[in-house]
Amino acid sequence: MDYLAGLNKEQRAAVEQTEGPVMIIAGAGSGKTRVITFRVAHLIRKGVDSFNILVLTFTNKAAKEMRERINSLVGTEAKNIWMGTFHSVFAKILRVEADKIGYPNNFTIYDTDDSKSVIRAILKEMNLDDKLYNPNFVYNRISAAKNNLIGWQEYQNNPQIQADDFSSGRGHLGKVYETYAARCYRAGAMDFDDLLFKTNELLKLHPDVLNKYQHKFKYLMVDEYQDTNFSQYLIVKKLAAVSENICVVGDDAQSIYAFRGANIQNILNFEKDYPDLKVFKLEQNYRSTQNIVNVANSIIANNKEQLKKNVFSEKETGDKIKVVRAFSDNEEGKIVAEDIMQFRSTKGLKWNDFAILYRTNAQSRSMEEALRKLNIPYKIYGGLSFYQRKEIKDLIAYFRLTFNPNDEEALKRVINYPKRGIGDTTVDRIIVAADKHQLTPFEVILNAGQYVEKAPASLHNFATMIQSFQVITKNLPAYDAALHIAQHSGLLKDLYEDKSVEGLNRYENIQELLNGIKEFSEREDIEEKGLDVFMQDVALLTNDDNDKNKDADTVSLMTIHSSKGLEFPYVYVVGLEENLFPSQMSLNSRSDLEEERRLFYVAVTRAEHKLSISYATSRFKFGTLISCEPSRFLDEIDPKYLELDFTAKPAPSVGSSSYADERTAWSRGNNSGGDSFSKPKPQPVKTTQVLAKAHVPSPDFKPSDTSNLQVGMEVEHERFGFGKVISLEGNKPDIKATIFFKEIGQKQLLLKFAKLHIKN
DNA sequence: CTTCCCCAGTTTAGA
DNA sequence: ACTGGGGAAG
Repeated sequence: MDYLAGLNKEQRAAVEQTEGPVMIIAGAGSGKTRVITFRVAHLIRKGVDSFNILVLTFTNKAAKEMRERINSLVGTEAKNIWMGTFHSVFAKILRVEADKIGYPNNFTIYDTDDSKSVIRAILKEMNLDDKLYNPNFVYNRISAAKNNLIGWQEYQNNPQIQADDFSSGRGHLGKVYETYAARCYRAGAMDFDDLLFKTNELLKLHPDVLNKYQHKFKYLMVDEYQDTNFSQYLIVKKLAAVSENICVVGDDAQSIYAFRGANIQNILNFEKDYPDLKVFKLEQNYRSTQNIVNVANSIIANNKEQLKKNVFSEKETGDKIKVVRAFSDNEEGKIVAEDIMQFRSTKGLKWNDFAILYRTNAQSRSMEEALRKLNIPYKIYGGLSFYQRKEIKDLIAYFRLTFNPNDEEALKRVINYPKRGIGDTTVDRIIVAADKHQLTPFEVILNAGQYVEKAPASLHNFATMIQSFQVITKNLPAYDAALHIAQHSGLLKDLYEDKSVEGLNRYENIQELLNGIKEFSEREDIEEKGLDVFMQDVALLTNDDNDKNKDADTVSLMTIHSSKGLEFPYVYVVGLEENLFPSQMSLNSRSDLEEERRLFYVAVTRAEHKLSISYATSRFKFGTLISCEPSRFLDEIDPKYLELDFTAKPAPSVGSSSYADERTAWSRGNNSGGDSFSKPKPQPVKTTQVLAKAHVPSPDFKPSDTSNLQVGMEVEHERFGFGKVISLEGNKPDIKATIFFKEIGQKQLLLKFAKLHIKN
């Protein structure tokens, strides 16, 4: 068993404890993934049939990574393991068993947009005020109910819930929930929460099915167990009830998803479910320097609710953690960008070695701008995924409708796109008629003349078109069918005719989707290659399933949430300000604030080598400038690990006469000294530096290509104004120009960074 | 039925 | 600042 030699004592013990209930508390950077993958490999080497192993994760990415790593340990046996996200695994099971709970096996999966659209329609029909019944709110309420296995009947019969709803003036929520469930059912659709909710229903109502899977999955492992909700918890518990070979892995200190239903008690109380539980704690951090680990520990120590553990590092002490104050969000970006620039060149690093982490997506803007100014390549993670783009959803909606004509959301999406003269009123009439005659909307459309007055002829054409697609998909392989639909629906043409930049982009995206389908139909590990097979889990695919240049050398920008599980040598955590981090929304309860603190813990523990934290004393929010105070979290860190950098000066701005004015305008608090962040120390103003008077660039200013810049040329710089090239020196990418600017005098600029407009 | 403009909302995010 | 939805006008 020498392949286990690379593990430390605790890791190894956790790997070798293959039988019975096991909980692994894995501190940040403690080699968690390694332990899971080795444990699975160990099971297989011990002779456990790989078909009997189930590994559940939260993201496709985690599942994919693990499968690859297990593959490299045990080879092709890894293919037989059931490994995937909760949603994909149970969707797969439901595809087999759906008929037992009254759903078609080719049920559609509604994504969040679909669900909200259904809710919006219901609220409108019921004439409910969409301020009080905000669709987002209603969606979350229903989602929370499902995650706690409260069906609409229980919802309506639960006195506590009813009292809550009535007292907030939302007495109709139960009815909305009921209608929503009925609407999804009629459409043959399950939303994301249903994939778990209905699995619970299936296992509860059909003991034979439960029994089948209990015996199939003799060994269960759950990654990120602290993120499970009640629904997931119960599925796992039921499946494990016979074998009791259940191993959960997690870190309560990294539980940051309560807002989407995760229940941290699942991990805190795991012991109560399994009295003979074996607990392993992985406490040695292999990722970060001691200073970073110590800072992280001093942050998390402020939380009351946690499992005891002592995370430590045996790596070098490392630099102290730099805390930087900036005077604006833009300056914060500039400081970070310049820091990255400098470290990269002095230490010979790659852009890949750096990450900028923030609390909210909106903060990416100032970072982006600063990086762009220095020509630093970057990539923003998160945001809209490929499959959420409108054009992609449109084409997929055609596919959905083809396979499930009852899919109402798909129908509404494409019935008049591209435009074919079927407007809202017609659609409304169809829905009304469908309700009245107990038919699905598509059935109404098929016989429109019979049910709908003033039915446009185009309805008939539309129905015929969808029916022709149904024939096509039966006879053609996935790619050919998809292409046919894209063309004959008119969608491809519609996008092709839009010659705007965005239009071009949309067209390319469709091509990309089609290429993806082509790749799918050429894969050798899949036998059935129809479009219907491709469609089965397309709703469960995400961003990184479709990322081609992930190996590019770029600085990474992402929210702290999406950084979980990742690591970078140099990490910048920005925006440590009250009401931003911790978020204003989290200030009402201790548990929310503690989650926010865990989030900070996650951010800090991403760093391997060097960590910088920053905050700004003012920033733009919703288009207006607001002033900010340093985050309370900064005060919670033991200052002996910190190195404060308050040298940043307010950026010069038009109309301000002195620093003194700006200080009072930009920064709050007095200057009485001390180390408190809310009272920045006064900084002597450096008088040696000549400050450029702000230059207002010409209205049509845009940087020129400077590769052919010659001595004597007249140029304009965005900030330095007009000037003349005095001399050029250096070789290709590093050409340095000396330019005399009228307003501020001589300056040396690197052409690859400077933005110059050459005057004719 | 289509188009255009105004208004409201705006933490984080996975499937 | 930005987006998406809804309502009013064409």
